[in-house]
Amino acid sequence: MSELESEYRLDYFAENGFERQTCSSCGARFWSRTERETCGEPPCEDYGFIDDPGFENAYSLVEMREEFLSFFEEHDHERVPPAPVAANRWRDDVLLTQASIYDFQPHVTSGQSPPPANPLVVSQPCIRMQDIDNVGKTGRHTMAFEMGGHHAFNADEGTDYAYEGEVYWKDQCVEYCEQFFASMGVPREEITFIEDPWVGGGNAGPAFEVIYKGLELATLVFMMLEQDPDGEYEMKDGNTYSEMDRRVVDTGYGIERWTWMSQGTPTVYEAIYPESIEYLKGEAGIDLTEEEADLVHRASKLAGHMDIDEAEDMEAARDTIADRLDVPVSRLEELMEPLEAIYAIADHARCLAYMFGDEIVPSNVGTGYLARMVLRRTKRLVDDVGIDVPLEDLVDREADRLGYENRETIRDIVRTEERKYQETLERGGRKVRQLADEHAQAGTPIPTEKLLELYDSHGIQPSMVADIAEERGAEVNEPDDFYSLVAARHDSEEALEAEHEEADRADELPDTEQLYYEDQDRMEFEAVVLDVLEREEGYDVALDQTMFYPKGGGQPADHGTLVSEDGSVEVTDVQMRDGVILHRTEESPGKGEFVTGQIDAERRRRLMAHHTATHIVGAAARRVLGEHVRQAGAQKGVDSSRLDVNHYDRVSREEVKEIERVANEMVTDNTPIRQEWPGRHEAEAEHGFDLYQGGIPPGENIRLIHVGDDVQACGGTHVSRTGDVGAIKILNTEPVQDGVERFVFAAGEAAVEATQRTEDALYEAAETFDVNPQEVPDAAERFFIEWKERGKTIEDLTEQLAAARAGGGENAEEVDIDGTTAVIQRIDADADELQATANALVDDGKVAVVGSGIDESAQIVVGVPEGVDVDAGEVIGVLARKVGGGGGGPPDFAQGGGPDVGALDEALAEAPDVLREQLE
RNA sequence: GGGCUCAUAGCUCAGUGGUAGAGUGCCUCCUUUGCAAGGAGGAUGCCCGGGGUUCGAAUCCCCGUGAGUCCA
Repeated sequence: MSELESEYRLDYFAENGFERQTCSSCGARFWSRTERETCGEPPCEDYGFIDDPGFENAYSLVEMREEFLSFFEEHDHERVPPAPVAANRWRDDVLLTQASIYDFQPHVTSGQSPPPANPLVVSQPCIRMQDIDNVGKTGRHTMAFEMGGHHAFNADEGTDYAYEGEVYWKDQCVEYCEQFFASMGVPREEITFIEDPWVGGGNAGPAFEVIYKGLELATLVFMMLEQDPDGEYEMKDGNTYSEMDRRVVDTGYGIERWTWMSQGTPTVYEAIYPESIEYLKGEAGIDLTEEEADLVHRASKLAGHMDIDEAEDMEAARDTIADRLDVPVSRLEELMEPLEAIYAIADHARCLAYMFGDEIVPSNVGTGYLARMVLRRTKRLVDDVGIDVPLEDLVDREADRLGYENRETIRDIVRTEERKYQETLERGGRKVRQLADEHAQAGTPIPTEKLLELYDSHGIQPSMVADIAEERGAEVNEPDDFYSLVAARHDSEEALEAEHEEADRADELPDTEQLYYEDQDRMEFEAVVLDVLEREEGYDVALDQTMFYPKGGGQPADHGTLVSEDGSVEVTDVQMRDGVILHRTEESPGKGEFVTGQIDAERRRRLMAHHTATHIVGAAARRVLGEHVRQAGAQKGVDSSRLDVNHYDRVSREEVKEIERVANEMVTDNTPIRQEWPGRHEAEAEHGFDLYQGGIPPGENIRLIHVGDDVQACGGTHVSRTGDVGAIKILNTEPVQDGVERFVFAAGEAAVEATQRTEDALYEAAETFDVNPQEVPDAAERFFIEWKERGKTIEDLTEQLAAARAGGGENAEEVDIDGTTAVIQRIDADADELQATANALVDDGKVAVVGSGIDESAQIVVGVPEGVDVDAGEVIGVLARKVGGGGGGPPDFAQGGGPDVGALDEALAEAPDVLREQLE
């Protein structure tokens, strides 16, 4: 096993008098120009820059970013624009951008694609959700931040990567870093480089944490190893790694920390959000006396000197701090808590501006869910400190500051989300108040189970339950491990079906030549059958070339026939497998045969029209609903297709009509549809990551489809002009999940057919109503109202009829039961009528036993007036058994029945006896 | 993508298999006319849709639809 140690012995260090040293406190290895006792990082050493800035000049965040970028620009790096914070736009393994190197993963770091420049420098907005609890409290964590990175991509000579040669490596990187520190006026002797091997995502390498005055200001990572079971390096994750033939310089400079260092404020927030904090303090009505301000300042400074990595550390530290300042902890908390909230609000507002500025749409899934969480948390903080400003204003301030152009949409999204949350809170509040009242009355505490349900199913925080419970005088038991109990509710074992592909002869075959991109209107071709694989159902035929489009990108496979001299076989499915296209047939065309392939042209035309229409509908929706609209999924079909897009609200009927209008306008424009195969990075540079709406294709070159102004990476087949789509009819919109709206539409002939189906339904309804189709809505309404009125009339009449019957109808048998009159009657009517009749008899002071024998079942109702000692429930039980069923009800009114209609009369005849028995 | 909760009068919600309810709002009348006042009476319901179980379903089961929420 080799050690990484030698990798840290840089020539640069040797030439400049650095010594490798060991921290006497934590044992870490580090490099420095002077001899030092410790590594310089807390807890081994305190912050040395609070109230004593470490740079010559103070910088704002914007100035610091510019300082960083221009320094490296002047030192041969090319400045590149940052990527969105929504990293899932260009890679599917993460949700949010957490580092500048994310911009170049996976294709550049893997060597598949060239970087936009080499070397380059970027300041990348990042979001780390894992720090959400620490923000505001620790004084040093932010969820939203900018990572400055200077990157170089190196590869050995003779490799076939998208870049080649040595740009710069460790020595040069450390030198740049030191020079940048020096340009800030930092004495080089005060910097330490701590050895800290880096591992992540299958790669690894040596790395330095760069520490100055106790603060880690940069990390220099040298990615040079890849995971390899036979590798010679064993890293801290327990895996073995071997050297690669390419090397990536990955650095990260926390722009916020550099700004903080330059100002020496007690917390990082005061350095990076001074205006926001002043504004928020004003809105919250926080106005500290000089003495209080001084106390807060000294407390923050003390906290700065302590090793606080988590919010809990801060809570633990508070006692010590209060003690040292000689004030009660409660007083310190009273002063600090509102400030902590304000710091967090400033950070969260920036985080939301990043998210919505980069067009994340709130949702119950993915990045949208994260955005919702942050927004709701912000709302709670704002309410807690009593800031009476709409969230949209707070987020907009940041969006403005960050220079986003879609500010109106951002406002719209935030307003919609805040309203939704408000509604959730109100709904929840009512629920909790009711629950609290019940428990206050019963004198029992609200059980944990209820708390879990309120949170998990209704989104109500336990703290909110506690507040309301206190108001209502109920107790709450909130367990410490509340959130792990929530997690436990969710841990149902999900059987992950690993789809492992079996080794197959098809893997050995050469890639099939794809003819379908060459001329998308051609439907016939010739080919040689390379192999025929027998499957459980039918055969998979591999050809040397094909025009059959395999299933993919939401477009179903082509159908058709393969014709050889011996006959023809039907192609029912086509799949691509590692570049080999397999045609599913019922019979074998014979290996080695020459065949003529014939595509089912009608099917293909319809699919192409729908595929192009999908792009058009997407573009139209984008134009009507906003720039944030992008594809979240799509499925093309022969009769209709669907397109799912991100949007933060339901789509109204008016908007649908407008989208349909715009879409058809694009059809009428009859613009040609272009395809091209540019390099990935060129395509991204020109069109941005919105290219990847239908998924992220592999490979160095990607296929772009231009439909009007809309450009997408797409592997599907398209018509040649928008006019060929014919017509587009949006059939329906439905929400597939929160923040995602589905458009179901039809194109071309299918659109006409769909319209005809709808018309048929209308005509049929019109015929039934015997009116013109235009009059159907009015007629339907009229009939519905009339129908309801008739229902009421029938009810009235039923009661009148019942009253009349009670006066002595036919079939009525009156018997005397111990001084009370009982009426036994068979009326063969529905349940409502039976009940009404029984009621009417009871109102006359008579015991009622009424039966009915329609509809395959016998029904009996027994009513007993007040003061008569007969249990109707018992009576019905006996009588209903006689008709083979059962029954029950309260003592004064019971009903029952059974399937044996024939036995009804017999049962009624026995009723007097049953009643008498009951009396005894 | 998965889990959970919910759907009943215009609104907010009760209703655990047996005659659909309350508060509020609405209408009429009375009292008072000084503010969201008091009193009396009244009208309001495809109990989300479709199947099933049952003598009987708002209620139990299944499938939809819609809303909410938590987790990855």
